[in-house]
Amino acid sequence: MPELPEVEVIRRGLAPRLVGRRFLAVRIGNKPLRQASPPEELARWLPGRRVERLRRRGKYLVFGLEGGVTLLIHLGMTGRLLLNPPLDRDDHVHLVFTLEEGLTLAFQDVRRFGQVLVFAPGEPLIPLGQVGREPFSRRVTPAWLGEMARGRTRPVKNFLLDGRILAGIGNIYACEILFAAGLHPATPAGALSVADWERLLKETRCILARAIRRGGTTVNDFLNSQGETGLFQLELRVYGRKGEPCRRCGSTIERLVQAGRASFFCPRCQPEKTHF
DNA sequence: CGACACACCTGGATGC
DNA sequence: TGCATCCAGGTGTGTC
Repeated sequence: MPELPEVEVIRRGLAPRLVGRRFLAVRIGNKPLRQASPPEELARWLPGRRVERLRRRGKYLVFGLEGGVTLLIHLGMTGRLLLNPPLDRDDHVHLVFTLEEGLTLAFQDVRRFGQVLVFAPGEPLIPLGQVGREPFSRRVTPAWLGEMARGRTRPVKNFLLDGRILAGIGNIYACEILFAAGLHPATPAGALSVADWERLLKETRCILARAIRRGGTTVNDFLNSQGETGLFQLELRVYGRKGEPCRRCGSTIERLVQAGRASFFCPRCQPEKTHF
């Protein structure tokens, strides 16, 4: 579900409510998440600590707590962070954080692919070690992307999905970015020209920024911290549109599978590069 | 290096 | 209506 824009939308919804407030308690369900700190660790490090800042790294939310404690949350495919949700019998709620002033933060995750990890002061934030550069960082340039891709035969789609290079791009936005840049998803990354990388980077930033402004993409599950859907699904050009007409040229959108993930593309707007 | 299978889970859509 | 099958926004491991 949540890619960079969705996580950023959640961050922006949570930050004004959480920053400056203390965690009071954590209630933990009995079903395990894919990766989570043991209940006693959460109970040891969270209660009584003020949230000093809330940032995002790739698809991770990073809660900087008083005293150098860090809480990392990854939403996996179906994770949600909901503020003061109607709390009665809500299914699939695995953690409920209580904060000052009656504030409640619920972690809900149907498939339980999410991660909730607490780190003591000074402890390395292991999951973040693998996270690549932020797409909006000045350190990301067309030249750097070309350098990272030099000699690579892997498809540009897989390159975009590789979170160790660029952080936060998932399957939906990878498809949309390639369409916007006019690149066939199977193009070998090493075959892109400098002009291609310039276009790709420009479209990456443009699409991610627009998706954030639209409140993210709700295909199925995504809800922001207030429980609202996004709107960017109205602007999808190729994702999920197999068999439908391209909005730009009318050709039929096609689907192929790469690295086990569906890629959607327009065969005319994104012609396969046969030689370079 | 990279393709690929498989794993972790549940639920919705589709087909018979 | 029931049941089987496929598919899904993410990440990680292991094999070849």
